[in-house]
Amino acid sequence: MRADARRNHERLVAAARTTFSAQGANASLDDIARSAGVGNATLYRHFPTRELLLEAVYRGQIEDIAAKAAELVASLPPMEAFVEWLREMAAHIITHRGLKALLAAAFGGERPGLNSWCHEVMLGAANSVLLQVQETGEVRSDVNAYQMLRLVNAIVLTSEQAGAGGEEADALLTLVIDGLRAR
Amino acid sequence: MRADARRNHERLVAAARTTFSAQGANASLDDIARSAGVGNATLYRHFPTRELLLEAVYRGQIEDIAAKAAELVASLPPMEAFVEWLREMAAHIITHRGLKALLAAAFGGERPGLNSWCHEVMLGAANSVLLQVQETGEVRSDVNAYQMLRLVNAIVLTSEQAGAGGEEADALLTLVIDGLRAR
DNA sequence: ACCTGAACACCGTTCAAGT
DNA sequence: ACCTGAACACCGTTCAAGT
Repeated sequence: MRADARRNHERLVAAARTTFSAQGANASLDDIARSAGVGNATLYRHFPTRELLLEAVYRGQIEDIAAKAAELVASLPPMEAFVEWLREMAAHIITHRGLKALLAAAFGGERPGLNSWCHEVMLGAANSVLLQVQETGEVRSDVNAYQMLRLVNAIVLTSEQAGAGGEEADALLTLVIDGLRAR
Repeated sequence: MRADARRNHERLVAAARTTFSAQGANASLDDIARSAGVGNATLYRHFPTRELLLEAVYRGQIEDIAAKAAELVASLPPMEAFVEWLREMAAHIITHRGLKALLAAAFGGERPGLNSWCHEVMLGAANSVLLQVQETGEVRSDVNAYQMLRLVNAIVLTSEQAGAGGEEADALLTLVIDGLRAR
């Protein structure tokens, strides 16, 4: 990759990060290109779809969420790690608009699983907290990680506001976690 | 209201119904105006927002869903009516794209409760099936109708496809209903 | 009053021209 | 190779002009 191409790539990701968090995930791509000091067609060359740009911007955050799962599993009893991961994941996603759009593409929407990288990482993390508590019998065994993620994501994705929506989302999450417990 | 205004109103709703079900809820408003044989500005005069047009088109369907609740309550034991209504409501919404968008505006998204008519009718229906089963102790008492609707809608709204998505939505709905049961 | 269609500002995408 | 900016087709919205 040529030096200027590499530089433009980085500039675009940086500009996109700023713009997405300021204006939301539907921000104008022309705006992003302009604030990166780059022609708009260059943006399309590097990121043919909006989703690929979102992934480049939020890749690190997804990795953080996955790392958090490993950390919690290592430091807490299984059921506490399970509950805590779901809560932190949900809260984290809710506070980052672009992240929400990325997960919507991966789990919520049109063709789930299209964004395979994101899909796979999140599924791995979810399994690492879920399988444990199913082993101990604390969580019902007829649920799989994909269903659990879709459920939590459904709640998160449909809560827009930081204020009332966020609190309401937490209440719904509690409800779902309770429903997942074995009886 | 003048005769031609009334006629245009009806034509717009009819054209919108056809176009929404063919192209989805994001169909071009210009297309709808054109296929109604009406100037595009006339559409805006009658329906200042897309949401108001959606409501005009799907008002009858919302009423059907509410009526279904009353019918089930009258003919089935409480818990069966409760479960059946949630299933039928979900299935009904999934099969109508425009209806999904309308409920997204009312419950899912930006400012829930903005569309007050739809919000109120659905809430009334939900309460009519919910309060009964909470009375009998079959469903946990720490849930309200709004939370229940948001939960079911969250699942429905994030399942796009009629195929795999629909089946997956059903599995998630079963999970949620199970979680709502008192223990 | 109500309607009309053109005009406007905006978007994502593509493409010929540059280096 | 890679970038550029103009051109294109499209959208929602508005507005002066008609009846």
